[in-house]
This record gives sequence, C-alpha cells and structure tokens, in this order.
Amino acid sequence: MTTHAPHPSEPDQETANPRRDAQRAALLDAASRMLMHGGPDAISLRKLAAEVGTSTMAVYTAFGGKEGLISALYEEAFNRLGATQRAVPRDPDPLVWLANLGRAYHDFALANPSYYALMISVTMPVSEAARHAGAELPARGISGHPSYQYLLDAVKACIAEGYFASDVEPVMIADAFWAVAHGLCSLELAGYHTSASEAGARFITTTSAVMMGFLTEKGRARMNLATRKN
Amino acid sequence: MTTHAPHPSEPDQETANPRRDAQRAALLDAASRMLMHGGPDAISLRKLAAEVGTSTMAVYTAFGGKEGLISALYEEAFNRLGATQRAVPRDPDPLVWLANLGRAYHDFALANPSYYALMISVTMPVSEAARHAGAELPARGISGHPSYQYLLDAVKACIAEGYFASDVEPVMIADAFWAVAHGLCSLELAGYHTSASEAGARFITTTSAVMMGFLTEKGRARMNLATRKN
DNA sequence: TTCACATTTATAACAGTGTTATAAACTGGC
DNA sequence: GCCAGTTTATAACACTGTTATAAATGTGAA
Repeated sequence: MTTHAPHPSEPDQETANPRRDAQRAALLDAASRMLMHGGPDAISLRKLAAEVGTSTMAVYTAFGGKEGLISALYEEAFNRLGATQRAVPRDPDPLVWLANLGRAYHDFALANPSYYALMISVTMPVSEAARHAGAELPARGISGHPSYQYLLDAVKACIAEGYFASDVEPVMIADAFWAVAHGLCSLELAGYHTSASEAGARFITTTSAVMMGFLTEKGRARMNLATRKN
Repeated sequence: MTTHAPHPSEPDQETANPRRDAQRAALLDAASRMLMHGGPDAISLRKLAAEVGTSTMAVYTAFGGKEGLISALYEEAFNRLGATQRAVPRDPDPLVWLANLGRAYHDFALANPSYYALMISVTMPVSEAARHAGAELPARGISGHPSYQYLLDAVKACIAEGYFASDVEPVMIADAFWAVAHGLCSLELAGYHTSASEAGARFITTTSAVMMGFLTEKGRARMNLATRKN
C-alpha cells in the first residue's frame, strides 16, 4: 500500500513530476492488490484503469504495457524480499545468521504468496516462452540481487569460521540453501503442510539437514554444543 | 502416433467407441505439443481444433473445457513422472535406490520442462486463485501419487537399514528430499547453472548434503565407505 | 500571456481468447 | 428406415491486450 515515493536518499532528477508518479504509484498499488487477490492473470488493464480512474493508455505511458507493469511488480517483490533480508541482524555466529536469513526468506514467502509466486513464475521455465516471444526478462533473477549477496556472505562467513568445508565453492553451498528454501516454500504454499507449526518444524529440520551436510567435523562438534545449549 | 480410426476392424473392447478416443488422443497430443512449445498459455483452443481438424466444441465434449484439458495434461505429466520412477531399479542398497530416484526426478524435469512447469504451476499459490474461481483442483498433488510412494518407500528402507535416524518421521524426510529436488530443478530450469555437468554436480552435492543431514552415526560410517569405493 | 511543440489521455477499433446457445449432422439401437 | 441421443459446426457473446487517432493537457520559450 505504501509504494515509497522519491525520498532524500535517492532523488530522481529525471522524473520530477509528482502528478505522474502519483498515478504510477496508484496503478502499481491497484495492480498489486489484483495480484494478491488472484495472481498475475487476475490483473486486467481495463479494470485496473477503471479502479484508478483513468484509461488503459495510462498503463502504456507509465509502464509500456502489461508486461512492463508486471516487471515493475517483479522488482517490487525483490525489493520487499531484499528489505526483509536486510532487516536480519548480522549475528556474530554466522550459522545463526544463516538460519535467520532462511527464516526471513520463509516468512516473506508465506506473508507475500502472490509476490513470491510472481518472482518464481518469472524464474520458471515459462520464462523461456516469454523470452521466445521477444520480451527481455527484467533481471537475471535472484543472483546478483542484494538478497542473494546476504546469503552468500553468510555462507562465506561460515566457511571462514570453520563451520563449513572450505573445499566446496561458496556459491554452490549458497545455491543449495536457496534451492532448499525455495522448494520448501513452494510445497508449503501449495498447502501440503497442515499446520503452520508443522511447516515451521519441517523448514528447520530440512535446512538443518542440508546445513549438517556441509559441516566439517569441527563444525559438527560446535553444532552439537549449540543444539545442546538450546 | 494415433490409432487408425477409419477402419472398423479394430477389436472393439467394451470401452467406448474408438473414434472418440482417437480424437481425444489427438487433441491431447496437439495440446501437449503446444504446451511444450510455449507453456500452458500457448494452448489456444481455436488453433488446437484447427490443427486436429475439428471445432472447439470437441474440446468441450471431450474434456469439458480448457481447464479439463489442462487437467488431463496435468495427469499426463504425473503419469510420465511415475513411469520414470517406476523404471528405477530397486537397488539392494536403499541409499543407492534413493539417489537413483532423485536422479530420475531430475532427468524427468529437465527432459520435460513444460510438463514439469505445469505440475508445478498447479502446485503453486496460483492454485489458490484457481480454487477461489470455483474450480476443483485435479488432485492433491504429488502426495498420494505412486511417484511419491516410491520416494517414501526408499526413505523407509533407509531407516529400516539403519542409515537414517528412526526418530524422524519418514514423511518429513521424504518431503525434505522432494523439496530439495524440486528447488534444484526449478533453479536449473530457470537457467542459473551454466553447464549441464555443473548442474549435475550441484544436484549430487545438494542431495548428498541433505542425505548427510539425516544419517545416523552408523549410516555416516557406511556412507564414507561407499564414497571411498567410488 | 501567447504561441508552438510534446506528451498524455480517451475513445474506438482490431485481433485475439474461452465460452455458450443453436441448429445441423451424425451416431447407435430398434 | 426410422428415431432418440450425441456431437459437431457456426455464430454470437463477453472478455482480454494492444494500437491508431484525435482531442486534451502539459511544457517551455518568446
């Protein structure tokens, strides 16, 4: 609902038109609501224009078309995810930090299912079809995004601390965690897990399992101490 | 590819008339091709009817509509996955069996990206929108399907053999492997992994990691022996 | 202000889509 | 051959995103 307008940190010089930005924000907001209500297919340019009180042409001048609007929502989704990851405190223990990053990812996916589905849908093989249609994808996906960098940094810290084996590439470990988190969120959003507490336990169990897989002997010993402390 | 309809010399089983089934198969076949070409959205009932040489009404009498046709493709996808899982030999070592099941899942997803995307898309939060629209989902998803049963059996065998801890529910372990495999396939199909060999290595690394996480002390010792043998 | 240029808007038309009502064609059983 | 019961083809309906066009609006300089 609060699509942030230009603020002190980054003054947009080129688009200093408040009227245009307001309508653009209103369109994005209404589109976001439609997205959350029934997925990307539920976004109708006509209904959207009617809701904001303009014509469909506004979408074309502001976003270049429906695809551009969805790309904007796509960016919004990654920004929201990045914000949740940024909010995770950098714990002195990198394993704790990593676990908290995972929990934040999990919470985000469950709190914003439509946004999560959107960023996944673009990330899915459907993108091949979209690419074939001549459309350039909005971004390379999560890689290169700040949210992935946090994960990678946490993994590197775990390696530096001696928790994880140093003979495995950090990117591979980070991708493993990413894949696990994504897969778990997907299944959970599909409704395969009855209660929320069970889903939480499942998330912890599975992420801990893959964590265990990358631990060194020394790291495993430390891990056992940590679990005993809890 | 399709049964020869004109000649009535076919031994008529008690099943309904072969002419109808032939057209139904032709429609499903053409729809499958459209699906593989550009995803579910690329399936146009008009183009499909034109390709088969009939009208759009055929889709309604055979499948009840587009949704029914996609449901049929959905079932087809699960049947194909089930066939690949069934083809995996039941190795005396359940850990090997489990690993081979994972590889088969991986191979299927990469060989049939559109089918995989379809079964995932229905499994994804978009289903909530579809359910809200009044449509009943074709099935409960992978759970309850033979392909999941193979996975669950392999996990149970690993527990019985002493590889995996017996204090963790088999379903939870199976779901963990399922989530990992799904997440890895999703990311790979999105094109995040450059070479196929790297993707294969990543799959083995990650699945081995989560495997390691569920191993008992005894299982870990046996696992080390196995890796040494390779 | 006033004019000229650029942009954005609204309207309508276009090419699609899935779906449905209706009437013709076809089936299988007598 | 005839007669229900289906299935089909056609056309219409209600949508969709997109685009051409012209009016309205905003913008910037004289």
